[in-house]
Amino acid sequence: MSVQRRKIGQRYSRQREHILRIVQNTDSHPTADWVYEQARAVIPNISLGTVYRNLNLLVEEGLIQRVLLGDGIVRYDGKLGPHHHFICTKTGKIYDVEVPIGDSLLKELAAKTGLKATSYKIEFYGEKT
Amino acid sequence: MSVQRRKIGQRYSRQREHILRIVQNTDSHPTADWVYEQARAVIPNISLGTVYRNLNLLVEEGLIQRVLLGDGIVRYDGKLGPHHHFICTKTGKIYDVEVPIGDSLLKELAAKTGLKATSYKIEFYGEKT
DNA sequence: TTAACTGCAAATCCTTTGCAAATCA
DNA sequence: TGATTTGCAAAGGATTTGCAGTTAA
Repeated sequence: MSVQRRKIGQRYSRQREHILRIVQNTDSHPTADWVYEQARAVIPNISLGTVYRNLNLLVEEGLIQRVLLGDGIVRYDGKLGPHHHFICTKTGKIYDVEVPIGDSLLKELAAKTGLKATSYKIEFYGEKT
Repeated sequence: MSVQRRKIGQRYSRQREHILRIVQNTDSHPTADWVYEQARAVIPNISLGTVYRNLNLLVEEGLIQRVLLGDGIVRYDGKLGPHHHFICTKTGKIYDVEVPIGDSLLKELAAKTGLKATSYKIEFYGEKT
């Protein structure tokens, strides 16, 4: 991660740096294992444990997001900030929906159920054309 | 499961019957392990493997639903048909949102992104009052 | 120098599976 | 009877953890 964002007591390791870059430079919503394979291309003897440790660390710091969709597979996303996902039912590919969906949804929920939500996540399913 | 819904070649075992009842008679969105503990109260020597096998079978038959929310824990839901979930940020409890949310959401998505979704799932987060 | 970090391997957690015995129809 | 289902225990896959050695600051 960039030096200025580092937490106190945290070091700047080559491994962590590459793992962050890998997640930031793809929009494929990779799994830990995919990140591991990519990292090995640069640091051949990096271990899977290190990849997991760093992915967790980067999530805790808020530099990447952990994404869990309907298939139960843990993925990581370099896109920060709240956003939704569109899953292509043909290819399985996941697309970020970064355009905000109006807050009318929260009003609709409150009106129909009385539940007062403050945030929400949506998974859209369809065929990407 | 009820006899008339049974698939050909499928039997009506005491274990499956109880597992279905347990999931249908709670709105707590139980995990496999919780179902196992409940089932043991009635059938003390039931095995966890049997619980998993039957939960999977009941999902395949469409008699219950598998639910995966943001925490990655696999849960089961006796409520059928498409519905959304509200997760209380204070208690962690999951509530079904069975009231349909309008399809304007799909139109909004298409208008803003060009993506044509045919369905969607929403997780609402907030404090249940 | 020394606390943070690594690679490795073992451990853990959740779920699935193989098999012989039991059971439902 | 005979195919399905079970309990048990072992296997699997994903992730975490303990530890001794390495490294960044």
